[in-house]
Amino acid sequence: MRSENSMSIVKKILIADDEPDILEIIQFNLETEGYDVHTAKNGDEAIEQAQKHHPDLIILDIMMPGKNGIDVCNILRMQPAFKETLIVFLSALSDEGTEIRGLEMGADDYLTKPISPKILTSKVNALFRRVTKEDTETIQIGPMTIDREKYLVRYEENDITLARKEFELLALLASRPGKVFLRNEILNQVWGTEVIVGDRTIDVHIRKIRQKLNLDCITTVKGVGYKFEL
Amino acid sequence: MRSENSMSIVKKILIADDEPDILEIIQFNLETEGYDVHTAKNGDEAIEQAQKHHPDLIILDIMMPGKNGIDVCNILRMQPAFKETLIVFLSALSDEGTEIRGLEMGADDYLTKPISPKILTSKVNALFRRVTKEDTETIQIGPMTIDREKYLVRYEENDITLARKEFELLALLASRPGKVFLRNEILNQVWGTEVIVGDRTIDVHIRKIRQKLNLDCITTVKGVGYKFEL
DNA sequence: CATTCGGTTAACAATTTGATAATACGTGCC
DNA sequence: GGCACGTATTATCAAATTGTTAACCGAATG
Repeated sequence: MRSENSMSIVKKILIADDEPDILEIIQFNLETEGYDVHTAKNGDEAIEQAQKHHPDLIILDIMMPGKNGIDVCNILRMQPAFKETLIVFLSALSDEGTEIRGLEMGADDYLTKPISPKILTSKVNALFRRVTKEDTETIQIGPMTIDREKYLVRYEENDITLARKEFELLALLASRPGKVFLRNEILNQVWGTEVIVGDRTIDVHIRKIRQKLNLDCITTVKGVGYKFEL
Repeated sequence: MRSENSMSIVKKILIADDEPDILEIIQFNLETEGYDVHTAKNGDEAIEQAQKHHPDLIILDIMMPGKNGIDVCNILRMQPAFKETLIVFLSALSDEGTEIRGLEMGADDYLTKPISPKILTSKVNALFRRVTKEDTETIQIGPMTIDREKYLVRYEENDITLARKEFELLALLASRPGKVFLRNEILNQVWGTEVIVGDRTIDVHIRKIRQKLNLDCITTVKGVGYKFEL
């Protein structure tokens, strides 16, 4: 089984466009760059695919039959799962009003056709570069160091060995101290969207972490989730 | 070390361009949007200003006398303090090679002249929206902070822990201070349309909130509903 | 192979939360 | 005052949620 969680390096991209040529050429270029690319031929399909694969970036053609790109963006942005997803619009018309509306609606970029595949690729890389940096950093919180590279947690000169899931869970929580992570968020981030595990699984891992750290740094927020706090 | 980002609410922007007209119009538009804007007429000045003000975003014209935008970007990116600074290139020529190189060098966007000030503003907003991940989830009313992400209510340095329903109820009322929420509205928003609960249930939760906050901030409007007021 | 380790699940205990009912309070009205 | 109406308060119970432990399975390890 390949590791399917979001700690994995391969970013997922969804492209929605009704022109097969464009779809194909963009897909080819992004796959060449090492991305995991899915496609959709219209708005409804885009939403469907998004729900299914939970892409890290969605490229939306504005003009599509049925639901257009704007609609899709609105629909997805309403769902918590897609609040943070990168969204880039493609458009044949370089209408200033539309572009501004697109950006203010929560898109991260707006590209006008004809599109250079290479430039698109560069922009995609740039977006991911900006967003991804957190995952590679080692996290420092007070006397605790979490080294993602070495899979090592250190607390006041003491090295603590955590198993992979334990580590990823802790790293996730610690990536935003104070933030309450919903159980769903945790499942998506640590276990991935494909795998389905029981409810108690998270608890058990939390317990193991608490046990190993011997430290009260993970707080339960009943009915909501868990948060990290030193 | 995380620079002024978290300290100051007003984002600082540095614009470097050798055309005074462009400088002025961009500056005007961004200042209107509420940014703290500084300008530079050439590359050297840009570096100087950057060192001085530590902007959150730098807009660099590619072609400038002396050090050009690319040079400035390279020089700044070498310094740890500017590793994470947002950088956007402006260019009169839409040369694919240059654009790709600019992006791969670590720029976050590349805009081709002529530039619509409004679009530039939208893009700047979009970049900050992506990078700044706070404020959207928190409600600030005087000395009270309601942090939806952290599920935390703070009143004058005191953290108050509310249960889920209590929190959601308070967050709802506080989302529009002064507005009277009908009991029906509250039921729909907090309990959803599916569940049916008795009328007294709301009262009980209101009471618990009042009790925990130990503060008279929820006013009863008899026969109508409740409202939040500090 | 046997063993260990990580991950998951099941079963049960412990805890917290939420809803209700019963009662007290308060205001305006006759 | 006595009554009606709506809200506040309190205690109580049921339901939902999480904690804990032990056991299971499979992959990695020796």
